[in-house]
Amino acid sequence: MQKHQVTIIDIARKMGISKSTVSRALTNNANIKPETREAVIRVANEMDYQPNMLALGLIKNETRMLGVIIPDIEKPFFASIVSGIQHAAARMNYRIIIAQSDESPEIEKENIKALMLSRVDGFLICHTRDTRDFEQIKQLHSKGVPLVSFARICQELPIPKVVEDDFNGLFTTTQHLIERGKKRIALFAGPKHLLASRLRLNGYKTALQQHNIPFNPKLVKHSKFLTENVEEAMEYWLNLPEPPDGICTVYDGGAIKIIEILKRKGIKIPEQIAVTGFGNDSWASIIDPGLTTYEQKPFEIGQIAGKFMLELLTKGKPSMYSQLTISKGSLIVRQSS
Amino acid sequence: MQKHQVTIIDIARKMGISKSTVSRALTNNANIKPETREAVIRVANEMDYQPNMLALGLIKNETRMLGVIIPDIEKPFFASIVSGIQHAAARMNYRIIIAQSDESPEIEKENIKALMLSRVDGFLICHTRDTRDFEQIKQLHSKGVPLVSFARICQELPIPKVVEDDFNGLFTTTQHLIERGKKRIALFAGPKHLLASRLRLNGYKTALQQHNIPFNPKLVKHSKFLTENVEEAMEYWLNLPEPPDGICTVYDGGAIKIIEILKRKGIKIPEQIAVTGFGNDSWASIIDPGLTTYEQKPFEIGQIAGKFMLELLTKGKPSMYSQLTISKGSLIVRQSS
DNA sequence: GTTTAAAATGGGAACGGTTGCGGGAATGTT
DNA sequence: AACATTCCCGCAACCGTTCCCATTTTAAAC
Repeated sequence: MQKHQVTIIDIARKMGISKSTVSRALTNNANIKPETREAVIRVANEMDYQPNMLALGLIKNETRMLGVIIPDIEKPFFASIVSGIQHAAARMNYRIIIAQSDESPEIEKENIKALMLSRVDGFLICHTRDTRDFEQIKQLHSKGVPLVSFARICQELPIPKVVEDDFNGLFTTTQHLIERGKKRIALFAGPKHLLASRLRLNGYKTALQQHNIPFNPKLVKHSKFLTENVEEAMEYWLNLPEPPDGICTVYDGGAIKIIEILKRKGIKIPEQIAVTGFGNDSWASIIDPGLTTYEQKPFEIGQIAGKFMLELLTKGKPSMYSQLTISKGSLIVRQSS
Repeated sequence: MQKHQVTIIDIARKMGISKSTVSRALTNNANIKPETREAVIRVANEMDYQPNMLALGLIKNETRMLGVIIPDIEKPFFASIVSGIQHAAARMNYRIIIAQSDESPEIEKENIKALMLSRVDGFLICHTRDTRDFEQIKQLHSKGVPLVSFARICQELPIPKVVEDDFNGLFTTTQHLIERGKKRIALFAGPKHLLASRLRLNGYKTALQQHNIPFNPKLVKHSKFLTENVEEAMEYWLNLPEPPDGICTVYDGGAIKIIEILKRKGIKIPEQIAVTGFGNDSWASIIDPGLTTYEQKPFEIGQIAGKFMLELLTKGKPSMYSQLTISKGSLIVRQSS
C-alpha cells in the first residue's frame, strides 16, 4: 500500500554520495566526517527516512521479536503475565507476538511452528494443561533457540523456568486454617497429572504433618475445575459422619462455588466451615464473605520470565540461579476464615 | 544462536540444481517438472528447510504482522478484544504484536513509531483515555497504512471503527429501571471529554425523555472512575431532599462501590434504591445482590476489528458498512434491580 | 613539493529469497 | 530431416541494509 518508502539509496542519490556513506552516517559506529554525518542525518529527517528492519534482520539474523505462547489471554492470570513480559521486553527494545493455544496441544504446536517461521528471536511458553509431548520444544532447544518456560513448565529441559509458589500457597492457606483452630481440613484439589496440583497437594500435606494432623484421604477430592466437581465433592463431604470444618481450594473459582453452597445450606462461614482460595482473583475482596486466599504475582512472573529471555538473548546463558525461579505470593486474610 | 538454518541454496547445492529451480518447486505457481518438484520437496523436508520470512518480506514488502496497541491488557475488556483480534488474524495467517500504552499518549506514540519500524502490515488501535492529538495516526493514514480503530476511536479519520454500544447500554439500563417503576434515576457518569461518556449520558437522557421523565441535572455526577468520586456522589445524592430510587452507572466497578455503600447504610437493594452497571465484569454474577448490567461483547469487537483489518489488507478497501460498527450488547437482569 | 600515514568514501558482496528473460533439450509437425 | 513449439531450468537482477576492502582525499611530516 504505502508509497515507496525512502531508502538509504534515495538519500545517497539525492546527496550525490554512496549508500555506504549514508549507512555509516546513520549507524553511529564507523568512521565518518562529522559534517557528512550531520548532513546525512538532516536529509534523512527531511525525507522521513525509516530504516527497514527486514533488511537489517536479514543481515543480523534477528527480528527483535519474541514469541509468547499462552493458553488463553482472557484469563487474568495470563493477561498479567503477558503484561509483565511485554514491559520487560519493551525496555530492551523487543516486541512480543502473542499466540493463544486455547488449551489445545495441537494449536500450541502449530503456533510454535508459525512463530519459528516468523523467525522470532526466542520463545516464552506456557504449556497447555494437556501438553504431554515435549518433543517439538526439545528440538527447538537442541537447535539453540532461546527458550523460557513459565507457569506450566517443561521440567525436562535445562532452561529458565518461572512458576508461582504452588507448594507454599497451599502450605500457607492450610496452616492458616490450622492456626484458626480447624481440625478436619479438606482439600479441593486439581487434576492429578498436573505438576501444580501435585505441588499444592504436597503443600497441604506438609502443613498437616508439621502440625501433627493425620492425613485423611477422604478429605481430598481431585477435580477438573468444573462446577459439577465442586457439587459432588461438597455432597460427599457434608454427608460424612465427621464433615470438614475447613476447606482449602486450589483456585478461587472453586472456593466461590463452595461458599455459595455453604450459604445456601445455611452453614456459617467461617465458624462452622472456613474456606480458602488460591489466586486472589479480582472479585475475592468483593464477595461476601471476603475470600481468604493466596495472592499470586503474575505480573512479576512475566517480568522475570522476560528478564531471563533478555539475558539469554544478550549473554547467551542466563545466570545460574535462573533454572527454576519461584515467585513468592502472600496470604490475604479475609472473612472466610 | 541457531546453527546455520538451511536455505534454498543449500538444497540446490546438495541436489546439483540452481536455487531458482528450488524456489519454483517450493512455491507452487511457476512451471517445473513434477518429478523435480517432488524431489526438491523431499530433500527440503529431509533437511528440515524453513523459508526465511525476512527475506520474503523484504521482497514482498510485507511482514504478515499486525500491530495492536491497547492501553492495558490486564483489563479483561481489552484482553478479550485482543483475543478476538488474534483469533481473526490467525485464521488468515497473520501474527499480532501487542504493545501497551499504559494510558499514556506519549507511550502510545512511541509504540506506533516502534511498530512502524518493525514494518507491521497494519495497525489496530485503541487510544488512550487522554489521547487528544491524532496527528501521528493521521500521517499514517495519509501514507496509506491500513488502520482500524476500536473502543476508543479517532472519529476524524475515514477508517473502520468498532465500538461497543454506549448509547444503547445506558438507554437499556435506564429504561429497565423505569420499567421497574423507578422515578428518580441518577447517573454515575464518566469524564465529560470522553466520547463514550457523552454517548452513555445521551442514552440515559433519551430513555428518560421517551418515558416523559424530566431530566434533573442534580442526578448526574461525572467521575474519573475513582473511588472518591463514588463516595462524593453518594454523599450528595443520599442527602438530597428527594434521594434517587435508582442509580445507573457507566461501569460495573462503580456499581459495586455503590452497592457496598448502600449495604453499609442499611438501604435495601433494589426496593429502596436499585443499581445497574455496565460491562458485566466477571464478578457481577457473584456478588450479593447480583448486579443487573449491560453485557458487552469485547471478544466480538476484536473479531470484527480483525476482520476489517484483513479486508483492508486483501481488498484494499473495507466494505462500505465498515466505517462505524457498533457491537450490540444485551441487558443482564439480576437482583440489584 | 614530496612522501606517508590517516581519515573518509566508494564499490561490491552478502543476507535468502523471487522472478523475468533467454537458452537448450525434448517433443511435435510437415 | 528441418523447423516450430513447448517445457524446464539456469542466470542475474532485485528487495534494503551492513561491512569488508580498495581507493581517494586530507592532513601531517620532512
